[in-house]
Amino acid sequence: MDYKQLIAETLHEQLSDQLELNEIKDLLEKPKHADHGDVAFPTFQLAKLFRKNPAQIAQEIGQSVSSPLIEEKQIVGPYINFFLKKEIVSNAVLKEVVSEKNNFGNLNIGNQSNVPIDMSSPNIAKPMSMGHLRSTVIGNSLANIFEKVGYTPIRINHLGDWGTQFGKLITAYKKWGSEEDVRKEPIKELLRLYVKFHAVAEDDPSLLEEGRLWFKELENGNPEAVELWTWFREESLNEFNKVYDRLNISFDSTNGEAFYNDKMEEVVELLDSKHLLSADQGAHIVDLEKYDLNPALIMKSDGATLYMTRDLAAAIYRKRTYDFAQSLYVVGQEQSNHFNQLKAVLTEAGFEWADDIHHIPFGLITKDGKKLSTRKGKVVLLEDVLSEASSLALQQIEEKNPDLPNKETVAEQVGVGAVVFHDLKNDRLNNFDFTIEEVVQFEGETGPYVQYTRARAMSILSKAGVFDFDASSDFELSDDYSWEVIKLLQEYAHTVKRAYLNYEPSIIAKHAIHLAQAFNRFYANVRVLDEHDEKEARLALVFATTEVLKEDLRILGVEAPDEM
RNA sequence: GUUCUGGUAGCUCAGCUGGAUAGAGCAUUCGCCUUCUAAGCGAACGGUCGGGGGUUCGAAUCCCUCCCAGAACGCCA
Repeated sequence: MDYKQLIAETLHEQLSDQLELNEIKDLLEKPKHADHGDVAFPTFQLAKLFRKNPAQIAQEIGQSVSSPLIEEKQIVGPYINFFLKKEIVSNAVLKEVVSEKNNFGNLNIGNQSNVPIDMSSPNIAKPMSMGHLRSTVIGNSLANIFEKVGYTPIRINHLGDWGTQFGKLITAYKKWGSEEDVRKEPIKELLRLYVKFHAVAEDDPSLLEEGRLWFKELENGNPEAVELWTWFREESLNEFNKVYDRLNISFDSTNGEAFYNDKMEEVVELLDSKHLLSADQGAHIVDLEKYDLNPALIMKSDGATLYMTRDLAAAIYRKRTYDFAQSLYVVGQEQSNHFNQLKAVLTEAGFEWADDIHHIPFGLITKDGKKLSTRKGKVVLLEDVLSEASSLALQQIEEKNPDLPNKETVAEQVGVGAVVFHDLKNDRLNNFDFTIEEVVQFEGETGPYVQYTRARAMSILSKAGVFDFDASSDFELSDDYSWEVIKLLQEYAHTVKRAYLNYEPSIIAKHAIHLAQAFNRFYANVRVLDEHDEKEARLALVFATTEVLKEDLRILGVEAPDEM
C-alpha cells in the first residue's frame, strides 16, 4: 500500500487546479521526527502560486482535507502534518507479510532479464585477502538484490588465471618447490614461492627474465608448463571453494582470464576493421581523447594483448551469451579509469549496449594505513579472519548461552556473519583500515545484533507455538512501539528498490539495523505472551519482524540462526 | 601536474529526490535482569556538517573556489 499516494490523492482534491497529482506526491515528505507525523506537506512551493504566506495556505488547505486513513492532522506553521490511522496501516502491512512471507518486498522491475555480475575474481596461486571479500560479498548481495526486483543474476568468478605471474611461479616452483609441499597447503606454499621469487629477484634480475621465458612457454603450450598451470589452478580453486562454502556463495561461471585467450584476436580484428586502432611507439592503441580519457592500450609493442583486450573480449562474450540487461563489474575504485576506457572503446566500436555496463566500485582496505601487497607478503588472509571471527563468536556463546545446542555451527554463522555484515553496512566507497577488533564485534550496529534480535523474536514465537497466521485475522496495533516497527516493515519494498537503484547493499544493512532497533524497543516495552486482546496482532508483528530480518540478512549473505 | 573518491560528535559512520530543533553505534559516566534470550533497553556527555563565496523562501545536501586525505593516470591486472 502506498500511503504517500493516498495522501497525495486527498490533497489533490483541494488542489486540482494548481498542481498535478505527481507534483503533490513529490512535495510530500517523510518527517525526521515522529512528532511531526507520518507524512508531511510543506506549502512553500504553493506560496508563489497563491501569493500568500505559506502558513496561511497550510491553514486553509489543512482545514478541509480529510480521509479515513488520516487519524489526525496538525498544522504547524507552513507544514501540514498527517498522522496515519495506525490500526488500519498495521493491519494491512501485517496481513501482507503474513501471507507473502519471504516474498514480501519483491518487485518485478527486471522481467527476469539477465544480469551478469563480475565478482570476487581472486588470482590463482594467491590467497584470498580482505580485498577479495569486498568484491565477493558486494557482488553476491547485489545478485540477491537484483533477483529480488525480478532480474536473473549470473554470478561470474572472473578468475585471475593467466599472466606473467605464472611464469614466475613456475620458475620458483622448479627452483625451490616440491609437489608434496604444494599438496599439503597449496595457497600458502605457492604464496611462499611467489614472495621468495620477488625477494630473490631483487638481487638477481635474471630471474625475471627466466619468469618471462616460462610464461612464453606456457602460452606456446609447452606440456610441462601447461601441466603445472592446470595443477596450480585446480589446487587454488579447491582452496577458494572452502572460503566460498563458508560464505555460502556459489558461482554460475568460473570462466577466468585464460578462457578468453582464443577470443582476443577477434577483438583486435574488429577494432582494426573499424579503423579505431592506431600505432603509437610500436603499440596499438584506441585514441579516446574525445571522451577525455587517456588512450586504451590494446596490443603491446611485442604483439601481446593486455587486460583491456581481454575485458573487451569478455564484455562481448557476455553480451552474446547472456544478452544482458545490465552487466556489472564489482571491482575496486582504483580501476575506474579502466572501466571508463572499456565503455568508451565499446561505444566507439558501435555497441550501444556499452551503456548497460556498470562498474560498481568499492573502497580500499588497508592495514596500518598501507595498501596490502601480495608480492611483499603483506596480506590479511580471509580464511584466517573468518576462523578468528568464528572462534571469538564461540567464546561469546560459552559466556552468554553455554547450553545452546550446535554451538560450533551457530558460532560459524555469527562470526562469519559479523565479518560479512561489517563489510556491507557502510557505503561501498568508504575505505577502511583493517583490525580484527573493529571487524568482529557483537554489540551495536553489527550482524550479530541483528541475528540476536531475530533469535529473541523467534524465542517468543516458539514459546507461543505459533509460526503461521491466518491473514484474515485482524492485526490492529496502535501503540508507538509497534508503530515504529510497522513503518519499517511498510517501507520495505521502497528500501529494496533504493538498494537496487544505487547498487548499494548498505541500504539493506541499514534497514536491518533500524528494524532490529525498533523491535528491541518494542521487546523491552511491550509484553507479547501475556493474555490480552492484542496478543495475536503482536505475535503477527513478531513473526513479520523475524521474516523481514531474515530476508534482509539473506540478501546480505548472512545466515540467521533461530537460537543463539 | 591532471582526473576520480572522500572530508559530519573523541572514534566508526547515517542523513532517500535541498526542507521544520543535524541522527546512530562505539568509547566514557550512570540506571534497568523474581515477567518473552542483558549479544538487550534507557539516560547523560559530545558537532563552527573541512574553510570561504554563491543560488534559494530554505543548503550537510546544488554551483564556484581554496585546503586536507586516499586512489588512478600507455606497454601489470
